[in-house]
Amino acid sequence: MSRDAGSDTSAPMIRARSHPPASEELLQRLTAMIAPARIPGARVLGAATQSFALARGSSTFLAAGCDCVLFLITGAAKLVAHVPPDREQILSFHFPGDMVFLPHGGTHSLALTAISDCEVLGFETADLFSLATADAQLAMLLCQRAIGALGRCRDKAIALGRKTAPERVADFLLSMAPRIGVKDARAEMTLLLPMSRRDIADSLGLTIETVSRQFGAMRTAGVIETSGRSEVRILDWTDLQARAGKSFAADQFISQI
Amino acid sequence: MSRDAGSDTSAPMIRARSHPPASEELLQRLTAMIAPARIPGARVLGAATQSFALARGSSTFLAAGCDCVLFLITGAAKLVAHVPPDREQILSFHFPGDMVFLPHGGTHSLALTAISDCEVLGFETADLFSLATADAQLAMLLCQRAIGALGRCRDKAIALGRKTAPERVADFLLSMAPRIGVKDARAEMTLLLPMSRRDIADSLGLTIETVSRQFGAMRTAGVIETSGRSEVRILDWTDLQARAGKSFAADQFISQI
DNA sequence: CGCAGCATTGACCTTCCTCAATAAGAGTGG
DNA sequence: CCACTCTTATTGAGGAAGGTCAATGCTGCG
Repeated sequence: MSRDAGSDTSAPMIRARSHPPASEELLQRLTAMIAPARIPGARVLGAATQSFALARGSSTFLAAGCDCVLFLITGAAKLVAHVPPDREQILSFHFPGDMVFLPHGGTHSLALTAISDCEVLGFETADLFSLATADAQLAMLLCQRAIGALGRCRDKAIALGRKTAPERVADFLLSMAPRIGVKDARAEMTLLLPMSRRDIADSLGLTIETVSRQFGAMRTAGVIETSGRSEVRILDWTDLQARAGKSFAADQFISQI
Repeated sequence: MSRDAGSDTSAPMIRARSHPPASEELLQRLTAMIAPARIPGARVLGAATQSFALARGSSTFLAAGCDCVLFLITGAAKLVAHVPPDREQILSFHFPGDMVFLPHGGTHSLALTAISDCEVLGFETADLFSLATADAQLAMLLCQRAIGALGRCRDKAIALGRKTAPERVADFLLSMAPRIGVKDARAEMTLLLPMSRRDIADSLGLTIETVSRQFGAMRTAGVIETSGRSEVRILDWTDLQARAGKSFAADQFISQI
C-alpha cells in the first residue's frame, strides 16, 4: 500500500493552459466524431469552448468546485481518483470521441491524466447547460452520454466488488479489444495498450504484481501472447471470455455465428 | 461464494403489474418531490407514465432489451446486478424521490428489488426522451440526475476498488446517515436500516460475516450502538469518519464549526 | 553500450472468505 | 403472554486469494 509519492510530484498537476478560442479544426473534429447525434450549432458551442493540450503525464487539476465536461479529441487519458494517503483508483480510460463528466461536489478528488499527448475540449458545465436549455438535441446528447457513462461505471463497480483477479484482467482485455484492437491477417486481435501495468492495476483494484501474474498465467496457457511492454495478442478468444466469467458467453457467440 | 440459490427462486421475479393510468396522487407526489427542478407539464408526463406497486422482496425483471427510467415514490429499494453463477452486487440503494436509470444493453442483468413495499413510477426511456426533446427543462433534469448517479457510482467504484473492509462499512453508515438518519434529543444520529446484513455485504463487496465483525468492532470501540437488527446509533461521529478514511475530514469539520 | 524505469518472478504475510456452531430477533399459534 | 420455530445475526477457527517485500530480468532511450 506504499507508493513512491514523489514520482507524481515531479510532474506537477497543472491546470492546462487554455487557448481561449477553440481552433476551428478541433471543433470540426468534435462535431464529426459525435455525428451520430449531431450537435446542431457547433458555432454556438464554439463560444463556450476552451481547447487544452495535455502533455503525456500531466493532469487537469480538478479540485472541489470545478465543474466541467471534457471532450477528448486525440490521445488516451485516464480518469483518476486519489484516495488518501497514497492509493488511487482509475475510474475509466478514455479515447478520442469520449465525453468526460467532472461534476463538482464529489467526495473524492478527481483528475483527468493524459496517458499519451492529448487534445481536449473543455466546457464549464454551467455554460453547456445554458446552451442545452435552448437546444433539446444537445441536452439529449449530454443525457445519453451521461447514462452511457453510468452504465460503464456500474460494470466497473460490479467487477471491483464481485470478480476475482483473473476475471478482472480478462475483463479488461475484452473491454479494450473493441476500442483499440486491430485484427491482423490471421484474424487475431492485437492490442497496443497505451497504459502501464500500474494503470491497469489501479483500474482493476489490484497490484502491479497480481496483474503481471495474471498476464503470465494467460501467456502460459496460450490465451494471449505479449511482445514488448504494450503489445498483447489475443490467441484464444473463447478461453479469454471463459476466464472473464462470461458463462457460456452465449450473446457473443450468437453474434459471431 | 456459495449461496442458497433456492431462497430467491421462491420469491420469483415478477414484472410488476402495471396500472396504465398513473394515479393523479402519485403524479402529484412525484412533481412535489422533484420540485427543485420542477417538471413543467406533469400532465403531459402523465400520459407516458405507468405506476407500479412493488411488494417487499419482489423485483422488476429487467432482462436485456428493457430500457426505462423509474421514480421511487415510497419505500426503499436496491439496484442489484447478478453475476453468474450465484454472486450479486448491489449498485445502489434508493429512497423516495430517487430516479433510477436502467438502460438497455449493459453487460449484466440488473433488477430493482423492493426492500420494503414500494410505489414506483416507470417510463420507457424512449418515451421520456421524446417528451424531453420538446422540453429542455425536463431534459436538463434527466441530465443532472444522470450525472448525479454517475458521481455516486464512481464513489462506489472507488470504495470497492481501494478501500478496506472497515473503511467500507464506516463509509456505508456515513452515506446512509443523511438519507435515513434521525437526530435524537442528545443530537446523536439514529439509523433505522431497512436492508439486511446480506444487502449491506452485497453492496460493499464483502461477506455477511465480515460486515458483522466490523459492526462488532465499532460497537466494542464505542463508535456505534445497535439495538435489534436494524437500529444503529452513531455515538462518535469523528471516529466514524476517521475509520472511513476521511483523513482529518477537513471539509466536514469546517462546515460544522 | 549503458542506464533508468518498468515488468516479471518468487517467498512470505495479511486480509478477508469459508465453514461451522451458537445466539438473538421476529413472527405465529396456543 | 409465552413457548415454539424460522430466519437472521454473531462469533470462532482455519484456509485461500491477493498484497507486500525483495531480487532479477527486460526494454526502450539517450
